[in-house]
Amino acid sequence: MEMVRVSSDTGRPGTLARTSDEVYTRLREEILYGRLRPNESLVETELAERLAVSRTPVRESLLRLASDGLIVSRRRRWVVYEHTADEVREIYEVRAAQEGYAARLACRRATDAELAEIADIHHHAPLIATHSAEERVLYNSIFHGRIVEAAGNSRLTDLIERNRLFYFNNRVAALYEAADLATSDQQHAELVLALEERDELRAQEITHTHVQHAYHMILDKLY
Amino acid sequence: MEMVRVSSDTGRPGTLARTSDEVYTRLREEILYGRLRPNESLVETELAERLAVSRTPVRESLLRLASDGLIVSRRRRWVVYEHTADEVREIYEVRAAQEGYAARLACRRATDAELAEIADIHHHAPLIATHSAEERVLYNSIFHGRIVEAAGNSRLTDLIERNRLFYFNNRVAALYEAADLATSDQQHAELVLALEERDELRAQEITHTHVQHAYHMILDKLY
DNA sequence: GGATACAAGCTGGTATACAAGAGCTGTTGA
DNA sequence: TCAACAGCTCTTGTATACCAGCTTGTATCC
Repeated sequence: MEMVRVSSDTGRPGTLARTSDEVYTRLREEILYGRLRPNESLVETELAERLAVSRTPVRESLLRLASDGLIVSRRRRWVVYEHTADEVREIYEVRAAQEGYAARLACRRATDAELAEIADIHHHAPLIATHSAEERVLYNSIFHGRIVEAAGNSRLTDLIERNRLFYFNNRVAALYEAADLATSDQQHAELVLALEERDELRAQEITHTHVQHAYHMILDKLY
Repeated sequence: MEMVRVSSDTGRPGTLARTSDEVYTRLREEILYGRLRPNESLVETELAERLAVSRTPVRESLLRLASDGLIVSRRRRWVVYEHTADEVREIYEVRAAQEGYAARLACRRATDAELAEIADIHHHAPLIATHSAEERVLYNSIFHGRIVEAAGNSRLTDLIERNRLFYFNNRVAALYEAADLATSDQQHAELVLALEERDELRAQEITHTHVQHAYHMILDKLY
């Protein structure tokens, strides 16, 4: 694989296209999409050779991945981390906390236009079984993404985004059966209603329930 | 308290002592305690010389600090980041989300012994003006730390710890006047009660109010 | 005198060389 | 046959050399 360097990429003046960014992105995707399996070991020199770069950017990327919790250093080896069932619970509790609060803030701060758009997304793209899993993932992420955005807290947005980085999230969509989709869709409808009524606590609680529902689905079907 | 967990086996026998960890800890403390002021620039070669190590561990440390949000790379320079007032708001909203949810989980999972200890800490070390600021900071962090611990979610614990690492937090304690202390103490009392009654939503809401109160104190007196 | 172009030197980004520890393997001894 | 030890190898951790680009300062030209 040859890394292509772009001279002006991020738009910010003065930023350099860094090889280590590309390596990081690439390795992260390989983990997220299962190309690199849990417990598989990552050797700096091998990765460097495969990606046609030196160890330095590879090493930086591995450190970033470690700080994301995607890999871990065990006995002087880098290995792709496999989350235990208990850690999956922890992750979903964190999601419930963060996304629940984001819904609360969105109640407070969303403009009427933003609320209309969120309602629109919900009404025009319901979670039904006739949609493909990819479509549902896309729609669902847009729907929740808009709410998080409307919360007006970029730090919270970042934290929520980080939690989407775990590869088991990519396997959830395929597990939803018709009944699960109907439940989710119903919860979305209630959430839209709570947002429109600016009922902060209810929006927070609905989101909390929604996330816990997804968690139990994962727990039942993957663990 | 570790912000970026690179190695899962930190502390186990046979672990390598990395100079890069020491450099990271040292630089972080210099930022937290204000020896490195906001907007001060950090030059890799200078730091390497001052700390008597090579650029490599310094560089690793800077990347970790950047991922913590303590420094930022601007125009090909590393500078200590200065939070805007709006970012302080964001941080406190995140705290409200996380610590509120931790209180909720603590209601569900704390053993009677843990609840008794939390109540004990509250009753034996009230937040009163006769205590020094250092004592109050210590007591307060133990009180809230026990609750977070009782929540039984190590991931949430880590995230909460991260938010304590911003240096303006170190300046808050000195700002509390007698009336503020009384309010905080009253909120602690209510929180203890809610925990003992296992009233999840109330514990969450009280904590939320408590964090928001601290935020408004900072906002009024520091910004 | 001002503006522009060119050059030098800082700076971070990358590559590579060197060091050291942990694990594996093969041999040797009981 | 098994266990223990020695040595080798593989890996990460650290140091240093090299490269490219931004900044800045100066000199020259209009």
